[in-house]
Amino acid sequence: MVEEKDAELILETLRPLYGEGVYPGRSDRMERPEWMDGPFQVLLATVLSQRTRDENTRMAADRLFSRFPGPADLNGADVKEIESLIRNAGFPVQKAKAIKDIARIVVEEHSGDLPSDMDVLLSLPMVGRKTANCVRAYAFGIPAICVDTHVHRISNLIGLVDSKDPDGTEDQLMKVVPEHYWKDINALLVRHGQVICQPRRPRCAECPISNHCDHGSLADRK
DNA sequence: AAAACGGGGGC
DNA sequence: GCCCCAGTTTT
Repeated sequence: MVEEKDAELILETLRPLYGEGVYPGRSDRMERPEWMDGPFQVLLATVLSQRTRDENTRMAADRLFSRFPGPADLNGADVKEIESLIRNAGFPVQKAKAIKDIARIVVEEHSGDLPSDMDVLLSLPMVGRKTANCVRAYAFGIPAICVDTHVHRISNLIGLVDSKDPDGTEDQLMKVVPEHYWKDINALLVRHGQVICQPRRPRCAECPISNHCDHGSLADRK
């Protein structure tokens, strides 16, 4: 197991490459949209981002919030119209239904304001640990680590953690990574996973942290 | 543990 | 055409 200093060194090596503020639906190469102004909108954009490339997430969220800006608007919306607005995102049927249900719950049970409680977030449709932690970290400023497939794979590859499941990876990361980095680690490792440490073909020759890594030998590990 | 959901992009 | 993708839910 690595020491805290190693985790800090790795993250500071990646930061200048990928920058900060790379969140679901909000690539650092794009302007921050006006609609991205609250926890509710961050939650829906994060749901839209599931198994969907960032550009498509952004387009879907842009259309959705232009037509239905808030929870009350979506609560009264036609599911089929929501579905057509987000059609270029993955799982549009499933997500359209979930979005309308989330809007109804927020309006009817939480006075139109999305709570930050983990239990409440996890009870919403299509909201698992990754999505809930994104909302807590990005929208509420609560220290949390979002573990998706990139974070899980790369954290194990470079020996930050040793876990077969994302929950274990999250627990171990919280122990080995200083809290100051929790909000950034997801964006940095996701970006690294997209650009350099790709699941199928890792560009180890171009990787600035290959000295911390088993190189390609564990590249297919899940 | 594995399948299903699903349109879009890369090759 | 085929494979993969900023996961979650259901079998």
